[in-house]
Amino acid sequence: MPLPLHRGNGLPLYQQIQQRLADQIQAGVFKPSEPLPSIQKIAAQMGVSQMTVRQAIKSLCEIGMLYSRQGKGTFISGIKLEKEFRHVLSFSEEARAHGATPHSRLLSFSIQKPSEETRAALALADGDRVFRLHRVRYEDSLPISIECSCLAVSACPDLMEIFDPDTSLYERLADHYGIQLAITEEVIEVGKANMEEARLLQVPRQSPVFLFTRVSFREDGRPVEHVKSTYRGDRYKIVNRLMRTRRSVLGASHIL
Amino acid sequence: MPLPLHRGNGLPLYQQIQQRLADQIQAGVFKPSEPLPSIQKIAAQMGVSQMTVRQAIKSLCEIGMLYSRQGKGTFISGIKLEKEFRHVLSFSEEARAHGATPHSRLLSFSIQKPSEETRAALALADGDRVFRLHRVRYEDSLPISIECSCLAVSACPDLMEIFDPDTSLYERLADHYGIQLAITEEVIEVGKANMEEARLLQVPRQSPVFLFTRVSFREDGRPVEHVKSTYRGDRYKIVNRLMRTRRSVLGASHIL
DNA sequence: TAGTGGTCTAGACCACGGC
DNA sequence: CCGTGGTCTAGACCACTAC
Repeated sequence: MPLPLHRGNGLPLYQQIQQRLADQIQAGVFKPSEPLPSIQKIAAQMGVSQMTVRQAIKSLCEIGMLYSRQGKGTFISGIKLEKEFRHVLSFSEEARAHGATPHSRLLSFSIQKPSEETRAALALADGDRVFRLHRVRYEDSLPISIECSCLAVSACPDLMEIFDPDTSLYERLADHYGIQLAITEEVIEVGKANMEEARLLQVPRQSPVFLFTRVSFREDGRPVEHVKSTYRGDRYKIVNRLMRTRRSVLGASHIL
Repeated sequence: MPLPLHRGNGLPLYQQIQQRLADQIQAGVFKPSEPLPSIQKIAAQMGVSQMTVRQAIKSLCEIGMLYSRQGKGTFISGIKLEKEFRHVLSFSEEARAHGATPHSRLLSFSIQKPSEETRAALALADGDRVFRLHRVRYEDSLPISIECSCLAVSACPDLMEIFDPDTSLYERLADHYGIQLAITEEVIEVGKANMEEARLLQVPRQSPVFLFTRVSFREDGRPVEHVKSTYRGDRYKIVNRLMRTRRSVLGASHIL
């Protein structure tokens, strides 16, 4: 019987319960495929309401640590949790997430007329201009990718003054403009490195590469950034976790 | 003021509310960045409890259709919902999802000693044997990928008798063995088509291709299938939606 | 029948934002 | 200050599973 729950201090009860259950599972108190004590028992034992325990358990189900079966119980999944889901991450965050030190070399930074693709992606009006930020990205002095970001000048007017090549662009957007990126849509294709890409990435010509096209949005759906990147294929791979889908909430008219 | 909610018939109230709100948003009753009526008002207007409305709204937030701000309200996101998240999908489901007809050509189907990689991925004991299913996958008679699936013989002993090359393998696993796949872990790399791959996929040699390595699990974490696939790069691309991460529930000892 | 998870109620209080 | 969403309670009933 471990520590009591703290009521009224910062952390909500359900998050404390969630953390405690996660700790116990990772410590091996419960084994995979074994049932957790029932919600009623956990609630009684911890002195909280059943709804509060449910909230904790639901979160742990969503990340695949538990699964519930009506009428049977809640069970421990044996899924290894080292592999996380992919999220919206800046290059800097992603590098640090696997223990490397990120930095970047600026190739160019200018204000331009957007390409038609960028204009459409950022929903720009005729005549709107964009910042175009062209960089090579490194992890521990190893070149990993070439990135070309476009952002509307109107969204971050003095970006050229405040931009620091060694700070995450996303941090600057949050700090100075209150722009929080919530969702990224990406398309991933494969290609071959052309001469310039091969030189910048220090790989042979024609080497296979990943081609990313990403558009990032604020919570309300306004597009912020349109990025096209080339990642070297010999030093970069994508790790993903996918879960079985729930039924879509979209109407039939949206199914082509 | 539309239809009333149906109490006590199949669908839970919160799902009916969720569907109704989704319909209204897609019909343009509410515009992006506009606030939804407050939870209290929706609850009063629909004659249900606040918790029930919250449950509906929470689901819509999770798919990016709404977002909530404490103290301010709940707002409509302008994110286009045609682009869905990626899930665990069979090749057949994926093909049908974008309107193509899937089928496959069997190259070989045998019982073998697993490779060391497969043995580790499926947590097999020494001496365990696997089914090895080698196929070319087509969408509308266009070859898309070469797939090599391995499944433990002990998990689906008479697979060779019941397998039908034109039915989804996943459906058979569910039908005959009650095996439901819940989670897939995948690693995506790039490569160049070798001679045999180029021939089977009808692309030039050295063409860039996607290399997928996937392991699929049941809910309880038991591995079921280990797959290595080669997808042609000129006819296949990956579309993804990523969301900003919530804080991890893992302890510090798991951060490398 | 007993025990489980799933849904739902009618409140309560808190934290936060804007006025 | 008020209105908002976020958390929490102490129950209730239902649906499902197992015995």
